[in-house]
Amino acid sequence: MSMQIKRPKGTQDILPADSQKWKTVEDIVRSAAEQFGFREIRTPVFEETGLYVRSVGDTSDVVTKEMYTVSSKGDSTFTLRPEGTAGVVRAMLENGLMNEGFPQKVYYVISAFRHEKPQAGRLREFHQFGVEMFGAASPYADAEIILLASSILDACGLENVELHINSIGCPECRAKYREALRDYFEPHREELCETCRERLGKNPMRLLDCKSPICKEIALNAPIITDYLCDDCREHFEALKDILDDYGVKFKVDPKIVRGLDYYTRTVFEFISNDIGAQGTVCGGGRYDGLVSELGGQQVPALGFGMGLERLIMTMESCGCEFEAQKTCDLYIAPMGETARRKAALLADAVRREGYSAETDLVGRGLKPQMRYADKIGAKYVCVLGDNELETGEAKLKNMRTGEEKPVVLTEFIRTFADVLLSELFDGDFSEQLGSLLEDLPAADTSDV
RNA sequence: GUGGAUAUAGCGUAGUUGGUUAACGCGUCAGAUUGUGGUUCUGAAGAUCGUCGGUUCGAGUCCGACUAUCCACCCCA
Repeated sequence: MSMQIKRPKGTQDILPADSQKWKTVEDIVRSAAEQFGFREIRTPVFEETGLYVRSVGDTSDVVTKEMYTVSSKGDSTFTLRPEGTAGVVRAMLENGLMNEGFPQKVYYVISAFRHEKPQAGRLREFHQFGVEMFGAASPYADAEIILLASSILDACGLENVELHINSIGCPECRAKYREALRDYFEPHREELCETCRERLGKNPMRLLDCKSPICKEIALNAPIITDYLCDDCREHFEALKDILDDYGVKFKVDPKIVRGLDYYTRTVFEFISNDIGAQGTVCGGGRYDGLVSELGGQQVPALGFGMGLERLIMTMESCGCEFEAQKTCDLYIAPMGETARRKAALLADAVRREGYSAETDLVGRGLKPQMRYADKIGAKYVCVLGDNELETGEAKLKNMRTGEEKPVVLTEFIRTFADVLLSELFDGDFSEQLGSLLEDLPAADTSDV
């Protein structure tokens, strides 16, 4: 036997036992995005390398050491997308969507790729839900994006996820702030760790979230970006905070949030979980008013976020959140003998055409193992099909939950099966359940308005 | 790129100071007299103990190297 091929480092197989979790969160994010008026966009998994160099930034770690880049037969080099925003902006521009009226609101559910050393919550192929909004400069747009993220986390059942927000200003205020930081840290140069000494020249904002105790200590009294915002940026930030208060969205202003992707301006935010290890950022995003023009479009205000799906699922697991139940089989047909098997296959097909799920034997098992199998797959009903049934034209439908059996005439099988399924749904305490369900519905609360 | 930990059936584990056929649970498959599942009982299949090398009469166990995985730094979703 030859050597087994194993999956590439940092990738994951999502097996049937877990795929339901993914379906759950994908359903949640999609329907939330659509409630907010976002529509799905799908772009290629790979793009010309230059797109990411220009958008993410040619000094960022993502671009300098984490991209999967291949050179094609021609002259271009292509890169597996390391994040979602750049491709979306490119597609919006290329297809003229920026001319179709603002705001433009799109969402996506994608794989992204970064060559990193894997650890908890960090993979080489990871999955992301993201949204982007174009053409809205108002702080209401920032608030709405954050509200969308927040309501998704709520819908997932998460409670211990903290929202941290910050404003990193426009290029002008940021330049002033960088100067202030250099002035502050320069006298401490000798005490700083090695990497921070380098950062001091290139990107002093990175010093703020250094984990080294000494640097942390020094950074404690460092100037804060929000003190250096220009009037416009400060007003924007203040307005955003007010609107979030109106929404009842709790947040912490966290001056240490400095996003690593170069394109952010003004608002940046992260939703952070403490339950899933060191990589706790479940969702991160912000405003990037300069990116569209950087990629060759008009000056268009824009903003968005990315949500890490594996991190989201991990957080849900650690909080004991519920996932959608797997749909189970409506009917299992247990044939005995070759003739019955052929009939069973046709019967299962007919049942499926009516919209129910049906299975029958495919591996030639005896009756008892088939019953076991039917139980294992959670079949709601079983119909045994043997010589007797074929002769008399009559079979029994067994309810696997109650063990109760009801006769079916084979020529009227589908009609009877549908009747039985429906009657189970509607008899007993069903009407009671419906009543209490209606009572539980909260009356819409519009008292604030 | 830098650290630390781990590696025994499909999964989860046990394996005493090195000593014969590597154990258990879950799962899988099959049986417990007539054509009916869940519980129970019985049985079966399934592991060259991550790989290579070393020490030894003898290595799952000790040593070394390599590889993989996990965790952390860094960075980010």
